[in-house]
Amino acid sequence: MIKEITNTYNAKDLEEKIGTFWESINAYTKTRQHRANGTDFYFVDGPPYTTGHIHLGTAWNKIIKDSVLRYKSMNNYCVCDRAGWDMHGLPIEVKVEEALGFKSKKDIEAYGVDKFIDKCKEFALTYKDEMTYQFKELGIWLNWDDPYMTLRDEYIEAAWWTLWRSSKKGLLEQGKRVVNWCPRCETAIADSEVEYWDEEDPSVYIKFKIKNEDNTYIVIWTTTPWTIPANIAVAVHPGFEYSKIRAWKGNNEHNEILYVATQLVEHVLKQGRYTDYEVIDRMLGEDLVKLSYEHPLADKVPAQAEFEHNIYMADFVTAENTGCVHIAPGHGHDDFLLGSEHNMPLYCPVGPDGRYTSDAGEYEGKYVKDADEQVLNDLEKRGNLLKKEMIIHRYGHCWRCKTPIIYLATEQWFLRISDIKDDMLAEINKVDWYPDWAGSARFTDWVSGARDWCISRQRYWGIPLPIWICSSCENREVIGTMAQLKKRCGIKDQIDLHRPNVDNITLPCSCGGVMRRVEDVFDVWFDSAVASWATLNYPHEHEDFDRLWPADFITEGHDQTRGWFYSQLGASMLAFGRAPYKSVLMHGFTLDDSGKKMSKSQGNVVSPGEVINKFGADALRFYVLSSNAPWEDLKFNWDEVSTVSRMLNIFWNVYRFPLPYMVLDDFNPAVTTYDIVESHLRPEDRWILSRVNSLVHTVEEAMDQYNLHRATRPISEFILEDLSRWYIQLIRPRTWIEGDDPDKLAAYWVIYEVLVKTSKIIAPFTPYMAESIYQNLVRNLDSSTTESVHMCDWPKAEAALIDTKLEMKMSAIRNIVEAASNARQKVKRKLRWPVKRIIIAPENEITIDAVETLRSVLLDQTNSKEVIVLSKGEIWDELGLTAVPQPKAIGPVFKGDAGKVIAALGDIDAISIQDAIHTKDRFDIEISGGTAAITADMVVFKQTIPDHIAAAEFAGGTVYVDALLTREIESEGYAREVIRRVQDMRKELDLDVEAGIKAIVLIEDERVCDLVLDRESYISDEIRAKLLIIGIEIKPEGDMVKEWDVEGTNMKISITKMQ
RNA sequence: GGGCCCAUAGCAUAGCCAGGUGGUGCGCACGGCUGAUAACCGUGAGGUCCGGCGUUCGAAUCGCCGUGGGCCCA
Repeated sequence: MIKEITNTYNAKDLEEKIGTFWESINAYTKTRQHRANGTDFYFVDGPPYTTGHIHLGTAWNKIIKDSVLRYKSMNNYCVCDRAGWDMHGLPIEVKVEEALGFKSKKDIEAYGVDKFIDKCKEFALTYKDEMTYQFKELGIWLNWDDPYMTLRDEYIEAAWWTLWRSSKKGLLEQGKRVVNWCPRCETAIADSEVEYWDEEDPSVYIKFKIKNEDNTYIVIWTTTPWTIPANIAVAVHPGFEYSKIRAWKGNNEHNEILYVATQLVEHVLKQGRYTDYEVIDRMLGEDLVKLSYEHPLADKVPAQAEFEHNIYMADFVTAENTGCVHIAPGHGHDDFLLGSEHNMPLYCPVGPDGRYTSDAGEYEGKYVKDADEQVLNDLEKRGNLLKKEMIIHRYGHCWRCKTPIIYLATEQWFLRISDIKDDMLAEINKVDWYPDWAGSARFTDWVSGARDWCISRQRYWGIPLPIWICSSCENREVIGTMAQLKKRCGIKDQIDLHRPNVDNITLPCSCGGVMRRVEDVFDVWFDSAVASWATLNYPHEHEDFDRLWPADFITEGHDQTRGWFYSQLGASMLAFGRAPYKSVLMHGFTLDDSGKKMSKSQGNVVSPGEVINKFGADALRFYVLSSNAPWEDLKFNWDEVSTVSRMLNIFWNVYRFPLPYMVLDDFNPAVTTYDIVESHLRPEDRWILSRVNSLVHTVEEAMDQYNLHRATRPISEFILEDLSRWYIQLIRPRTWIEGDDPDKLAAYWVIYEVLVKTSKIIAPFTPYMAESIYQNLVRNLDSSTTESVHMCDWPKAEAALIDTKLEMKMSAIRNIVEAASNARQKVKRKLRWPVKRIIIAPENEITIDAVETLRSVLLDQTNSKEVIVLSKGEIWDELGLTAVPQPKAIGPVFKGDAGKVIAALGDIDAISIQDAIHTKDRFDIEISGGTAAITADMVVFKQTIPDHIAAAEFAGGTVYVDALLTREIESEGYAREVIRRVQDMRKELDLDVEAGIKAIVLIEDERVCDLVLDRESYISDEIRAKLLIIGIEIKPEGDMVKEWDVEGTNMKISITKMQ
């Protein structure tokens, strides 16, 4: 049996109940099993980092995934959807360090790496569980019971295996490179892990003394004085012009000779407060390379006394500051490249902790950022400082601990991505990108600039690099799997692959030496990069991989262009030589309502939990899906969520509305079938059936392109416009009919069909509400039907039921009704009062057709006794015409008589004037003292409308409403006023729909009483009265008595429940 | 500084690809409806379509140059 729903829509309760229901029947697992024979659809979940809490962005991300997968599942795809967790890396290490009060790596070593790793693992697992709960609340169906986790051995194996493959291909390499270095975490960090913000730093101009030229200097500029002790060279642009100038200071007593770029001469002199100068020589940058200079701090840094210091050409030099660039190959990317090219010493006197080493001579032990001042003082004492000031500029910081980063040349491991760049670009073209430009423009652009990937990190909580090096012969070996490792080291038991355990495993080398593991761990980006095969436990298992890989679909935010989209492609190219995904939907970011980034410090963060508490998961889901295109940034707006929630509430009311009647009549679609009702379907029934089937089609087309917004918006339109505002209004009277009326049954059948179909259409997007409705309407009638709406097939758009012409006609009718309602307002006639007739002046055929097909709907909704349709272009003959005199034209012609002419025009029938002007171009009018000839320019004709008629325009013409009152109309109007008030009282007494009553109606005005008495039996029927007394001198009394003012007439009504 | 995307009423959006009177929802004001009723409907006000220049008979739409926002990079 269908159950009547008495409560209003309460998302929280409903979602809790449905959530429990899903758990109890194991709905997720059953749904996946149900599609076991469907077409494989391999989805890879981009693993969120286990931070402990989800935010709106991650919620949106998972909602998109869930909706797509539910939709695919309903379309008979066998969905593979392991949820994933990114659990290694610095963020957790830093959190654990904070919790334990650690300041540096030394604290970790002292505490014990094994215990530290245990803590990290514990944090990651706890956070994972917390986040799983939050995602489940959103109604996200992924495989939560068996998610992939980057900390698991089989996952680690996948990463190892990938490195092993890369090594086989010769794409793994070790070498010194300049990397972003966090001196607190004491590790290299990725470009993407560097956060930039404004910092105050010195901005200094420094003079380097040119060798063998007296009193001559080359001028450089820097914001990092601490790198001067490591300076090896100066770079100039080969194409720029440089000047050698003599510059004076003070009263021209003191002068010196400087080299700077010609266009920056004035700038540099101003910085150094020089008073005058003369140009000695001009030359190109390439002419400067013969010069060499003396390191200004050679006495403080002994190593510098040994190095040569020359000038080199470099294209990266810009015409800023001095046009001469300080080069420290150990402390800059460009510097390093230039240094390698010219075999400069790779001099880096700074240790991993950011302090100078003994190589730095007198600076040893000093933290580099603190050394700036000392270096500048030393330079000043030696007369090498031309200018010193402070500037504010963007500087990079470690994204985890916020320490300013430095650049250091260190020994690292690299994957030679630059070698496979072209293949990557070719693969991008084979992938379907949504939107297209995500791949063709954005991603292509990013990959074009791809650099070698530094995969090593000098940390603890990560996948250990599976590289063993022999301590005697330096032979290197990369291990690809656990089995390989066991075989090589001879251990039979299970091996824990994390640090520090794996560090203790040594391998025998063919030279007889001992191979030890390189201490580094992987860059955490490498973890998720292998997700598409690690999810399938490859290389440990092959079966799923062979069947499913590469992924059919992934979707992530646009920041992942340089993140996961990229790292996955890179790793996959190294391992398999092809892209790991076939289609990618790039989605946007969630911003606050003013378009600003949500951040804790700004205090503008909205959590998914807050939204769910207020409006429920369904509302949040539908909001984020429908609000904008997936790839655009979402400006979160509470009002809009509330609007979505209202829409869901309306749908709930639509669904609730017919239930009491259906329950009362014991309606069952298995008994009352389509065949039975078909001949009783009204045009509006066929219309809503057409609409719902068209909707299926619209949603399908949008979903094919992952246009979630174009899928959801029409659903909302359909619910509000078609169902709630129109169809329900149309069928209301039919649901009140008593007995086995075929017209009523037809309406039941149709609304039932539409509701069930709609519950399936909304299932991917608002899974809770869909399930709730489905359970009641379908499962409660027949427990042998599909157990959950999410196991149902996606509804078919039944072509036979789609009638586009009918949809257009109904749309025309709605326009007319709207216009008529407008016109009613003009004549101040309530809808409750019928009007004599409406007259339609159509402008097109569809309007005429529409009235023909849907006349009853029109009569009903306009509450009119008659509809008259004119032919196209016909002017309604009951309209009047007035000629409005135009003084501007009349005045100059008739001068003094103009007043008389205007007055006379007012007395004449406008139609005869119009006729005359039409036929003879003039109308002769009699005025005292003669005849005046009226020409076309002297009058403007206006249609006039009788007082009891109002007109309103609509898209297909004009509608006139004739509101002339007749006795019949008045009696009906008053009768309906009485009915409405009785119904109101019934409702207030909370009477059952079918409960009988006794009603007494006292009407003080005799004429009105008379009019109401005309309709006694009609009223009696409508209010289900067993006894109805209407009169002027009676005494209403009973369960409820109320006085009313009806259009100025006093009424007193009583009702009493009767068994 | 570079790449990609975005900018339309107080707010959120459609229209832009294929140029021709700018629609819709929320909010606001007024009115209506009433066995979906803590719901619903109608009407109205409200737009320098971010700015400028250009192409065109005609630009929200196409092109160029700016401004502001987002992501990414330097």
